Amino acid sequence: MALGRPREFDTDTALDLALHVFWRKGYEGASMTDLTEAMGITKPSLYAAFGNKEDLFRKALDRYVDGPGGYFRTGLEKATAREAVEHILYESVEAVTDPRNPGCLAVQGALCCGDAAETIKQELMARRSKSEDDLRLRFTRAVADGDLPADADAGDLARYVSAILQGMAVQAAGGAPREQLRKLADMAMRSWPPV
Amino acid sequence: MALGRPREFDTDTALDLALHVFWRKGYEGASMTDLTEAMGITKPSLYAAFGNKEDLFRKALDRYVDGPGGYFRTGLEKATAREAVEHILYESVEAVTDPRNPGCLAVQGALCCGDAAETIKQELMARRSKSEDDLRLRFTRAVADGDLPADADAGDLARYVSAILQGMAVQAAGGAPREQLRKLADMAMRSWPPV
DNA sequence: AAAGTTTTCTACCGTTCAGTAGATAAGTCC
DNA sequence: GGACTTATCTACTGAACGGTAGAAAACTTT
Repeated sequence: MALGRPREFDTDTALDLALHVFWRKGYEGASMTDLTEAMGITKPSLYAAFGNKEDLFRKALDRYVDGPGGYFRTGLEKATAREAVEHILYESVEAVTDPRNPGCLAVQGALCCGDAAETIKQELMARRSKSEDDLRLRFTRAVADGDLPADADAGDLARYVSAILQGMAVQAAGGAPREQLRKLADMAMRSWPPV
Repeated sequence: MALGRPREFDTDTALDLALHVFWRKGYEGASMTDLTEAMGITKPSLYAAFGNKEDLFRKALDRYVDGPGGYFRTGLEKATAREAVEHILYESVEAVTDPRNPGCLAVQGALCCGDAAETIKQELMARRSKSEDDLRLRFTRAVADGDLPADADAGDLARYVSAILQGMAVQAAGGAPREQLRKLADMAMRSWPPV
C-alpha cells in the first residue's frame, strides 16, 4: 500500500466535481473557492493532489474528452462517414443539453479571456482544431472508401460539421431545449453529404 | 454650452476603445485597468461617464450592435429570405475575422461565467435569442411572400442560420481564416433553402 | 471677480483572487 | 515503539479585483 497518510477523498470523483464547475462557469469564472467547495476538500489538498488551477483544468479537460465527450471518438469509428456524423451530431445534442451543465467545455471553457488564461484558451483552440482535423481525416478515408462522393472536399465537410457542433454548443449554452437541437441535427443530416 | 469643466475625452471614441477590449477579452477577462488604459482615461473619469463595469459593457454592446454588428439588421431588410441570409452570412464572415477582434461579442462576451457576471450572460443570451427570433419572423414573411417553400418551418430555418453564424464565431475565435469561413458560408448557401 | 458646476487627479477602500507556511494527524516500515 | 512519509488543517501571503473619497482644476454664469 502507499506510504504515508492515506488520502481521504477519491481523486477521480473530485476531478469529476471540478470538471462540472469548470463546465458551468468556465476557466476564469470558476474560483478556487468554487472548486474546493464543490469537491469537498480544502485548498492545500487540492494543490497537493492536482497542482495549480491550470493543471487542474487540464486534467478535468482530459476527463471530459474521455467521458462526456467520448461520443466524438466512438463516432469516428463508425463504418461510414454518414453514420459517423449522425452519431456525433445526435450524441452531441444529448451531451450539450445536460441541464446541469449546458454547453460544451471545449467551447465555453475559455472562448476568450484575460491575459492570465491565455494558455488555456490556446489549449482549447488546439483541441477544437484537432477534432476538426480528425473529422477531415475520417472524411478523406470515406472518399477513398466510396461512401462520400469522389469530388467531396473533406476539409470543407469537416469545417461544416464542426461549425454545426459549435453552433449547437452556443445554442445549448443559451438554454436551447434538446428537442430543438435534434431538429437542427435533422436539418444537417437531411442535406448530407452537402452538394 | 454645458456647465462645469468640459470633458477632456470623447465618450464615443472611448466607448469604441472599451468595446474592443470587451470583444477581445470578454466581460470577465477585461479588467477595469485594461479598460482605462485602452481608453486613455482614469477610473474616476470612467465611472463618472459610464457608470460601473456592467453599465459600460451594456453601452459597448449597444454600440457593437449598431456598428460592427449592423449587417444583421440591414440583412433582414433585403428583398428575399435568400438575399437576407446571403448578406448576413458573408458580412458576418468579414466581421468575425477582423484580425484585431476575432469572433463575435454576443457569443464570446460571456458565454459562461462566474456568479458576478451572470446578469451579463443573461443579457447576451436574450440578445442572441432576439436575433434568432428576428430571423424567424423574416422567414415567416418569406413563406407568405412565396420566396420560401410553403411547408418551410421558419423556426427551424432561423435556428439553423443562427447555429451556422455562432459556429463561425467560434471558429473565428479559434483563428479560422476568412477564406475558410467564406467556404463555410458557400456550403450553407448551396443547400438553401434546406429540404 | 466670485459663485456654482462638473471633470480630473492621486490615493485609497474592502474584498477576492490564486497560492502557501507550518503544525498536526494518520498511515507504513523496521 | 520509533522513524519516515504523506495528507489535512487553520491561518496567512501579496497581488489584483471593482469601486470611491476628497481635493484641485477648468469651465459658465451672474
